[in-house]
Amino acid sequence: MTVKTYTIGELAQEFDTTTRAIRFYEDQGLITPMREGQKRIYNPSDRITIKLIMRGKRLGFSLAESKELIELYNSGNNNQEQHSRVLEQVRISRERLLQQQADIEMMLLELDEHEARVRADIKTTTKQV
Amino acid sequence: MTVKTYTIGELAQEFDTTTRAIRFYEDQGLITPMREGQKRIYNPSDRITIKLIMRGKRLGFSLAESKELIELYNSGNNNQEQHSRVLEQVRISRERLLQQQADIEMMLLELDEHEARVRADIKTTTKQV
DNA sequence: TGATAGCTTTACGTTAACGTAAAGGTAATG
DNA sequence: CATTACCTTTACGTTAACGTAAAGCTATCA
Repeated sequence: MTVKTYTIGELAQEFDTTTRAIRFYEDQGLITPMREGQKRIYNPSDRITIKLIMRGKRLGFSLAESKELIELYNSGNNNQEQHSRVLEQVRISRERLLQQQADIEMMLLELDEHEARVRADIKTTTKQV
Repeated sequence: MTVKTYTIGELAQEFDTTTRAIRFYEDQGLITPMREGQKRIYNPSDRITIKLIMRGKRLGFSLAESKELIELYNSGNNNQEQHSRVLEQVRISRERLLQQQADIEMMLLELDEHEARVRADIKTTTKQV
């Protein structure tokens, strides 16, 4: 069985983005789709990469940062020095994510509190009427 | 006792940013410090706002989005329509944060897996030597 | 066969979030 | 009293991440 492929329009729709954006990611060296004539053909691996890009965007990662992470995963990591560089990268990424986790939990708590205040306020104002 | 105040330089240092950035936030209507002569004087409330801005940035919020959230918290929310608008805002913000939480957990898992692979690779390569 | 849909490249435009430089005010300090 | 350390305003510059034409190729469908 041959591998599933996608057109640029399909992927743009799936990830709720534009063909322009996807071509831009190619421009920036994040994906390198095959060609069928002059049309771009994307394989499942390209699709995953776009998925990672989108997830990165939701977390405020720049394209350059997402690119680094993607290359990290795709690296056949050879020698000793490569290894420690990769491990260091992993450490840094992890720390950032943990900080974000903490930030999110704070914000969620604050949202809860604020909602409670608003709901309490609703009660009193409706009682007044 | 009088309220604690801060200079722009102090706050820039505390939040590891620049005076230029802080003035820019004022420009965008996120803070409105007092003046002592022509110098800006920041109070604890201004400081909190900057803290919220920085946290927002870590989570990929634009200044406009942070501004909305900050105004949300500072709103004396009056009538019925205001209330439902606020509650809707809270709902949307919460959903976004929950999505981010999910994204982060996925990334953390992937980082764990990748680190494990790299460490396993180190073992085999060092054994070979 | 002509129109429609979807693809292509090229290229200039746009927005956010500051950076950077210039030119000047003010308060403390040696 | 001159230098140093901060502060001020004004204003042009910069980068990321696309948006938005414009102009053209290609397959399919009525």
